[in-house]
Amino acid sequence: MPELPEVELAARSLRRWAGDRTLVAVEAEPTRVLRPAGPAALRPLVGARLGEVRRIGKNLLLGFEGARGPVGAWSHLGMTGKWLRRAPGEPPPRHSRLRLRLDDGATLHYVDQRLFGRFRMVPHARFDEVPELAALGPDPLEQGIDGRRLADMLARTSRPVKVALLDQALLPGVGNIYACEALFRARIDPRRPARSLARAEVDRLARAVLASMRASLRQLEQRRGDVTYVEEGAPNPFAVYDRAGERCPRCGRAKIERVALGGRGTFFCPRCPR
DNA sequence: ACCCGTGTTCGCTG
DNA sequence: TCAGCGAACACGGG
Repeated sequence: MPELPEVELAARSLRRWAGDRTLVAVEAEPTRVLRPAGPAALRPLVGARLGEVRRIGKNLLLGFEGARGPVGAWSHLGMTGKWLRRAPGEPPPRHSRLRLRLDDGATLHYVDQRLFGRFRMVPHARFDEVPELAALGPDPLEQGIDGRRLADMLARTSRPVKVALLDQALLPGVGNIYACEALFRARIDPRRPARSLARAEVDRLARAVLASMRASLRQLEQRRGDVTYVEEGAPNPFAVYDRAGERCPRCGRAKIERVALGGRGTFFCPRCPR
């Protein structure tokens, strides 16, 4: 479910549901989501009030005010993670791995079928001391994209540009879907070595990344959902992702192809980039 | 039965 | 030494 636009929606939902609210209880299953600690590590959250919710790429940074000062929590949704709100008395969703009980009676569930997500305490809410977070590039939506920096980083690798784009040190929040969508928009063949891109192409790609993410955000807002197309059988909203064999929506002449790059399904029009 | 999957990390290799 | 690659993680759907 989650790349940057979906995680941004999750951040907004958490603010709306829990901003300024106090946690009256915290429960968690002993899953790998909590690694390397366990459920006991969540104790400092009990009685804490949620302040700021930040997002960097696909990472949610929750800032709490606890009895003994600031406490932070880092939430990453992995492949199938999501936050859901349940009113008092409602049954818990399937695969609920972590529950935050709020002082208004509602419960926030962290739901994660495949358990690739994470929820980790960050002492004193010092997020910049978490190595995985410090390694991220600047968030493209919040900070914009520095074309020169992106060009420099792409020039340093011979991997396919599609694979290079998934490196969260470049444009954090770009995942398999938006890498495909942005390259299609920019008319760049995803198989090309990253270092072969001309500067003008890098700039086109930067604009395309922002455009495809903003387009999805608008759609997600309108459905006022925390839901993407895979769940609930919603129609595929993307131009090329998961559309192998369909006619290209731009040129109308070639069919969308699927190849594996970096072990991931990659969808593109073989004709448009030329 | 087999393959695939919106993410990340780890270990091996050349 | 290190970029690059594939496997692994865990579960469900086609």
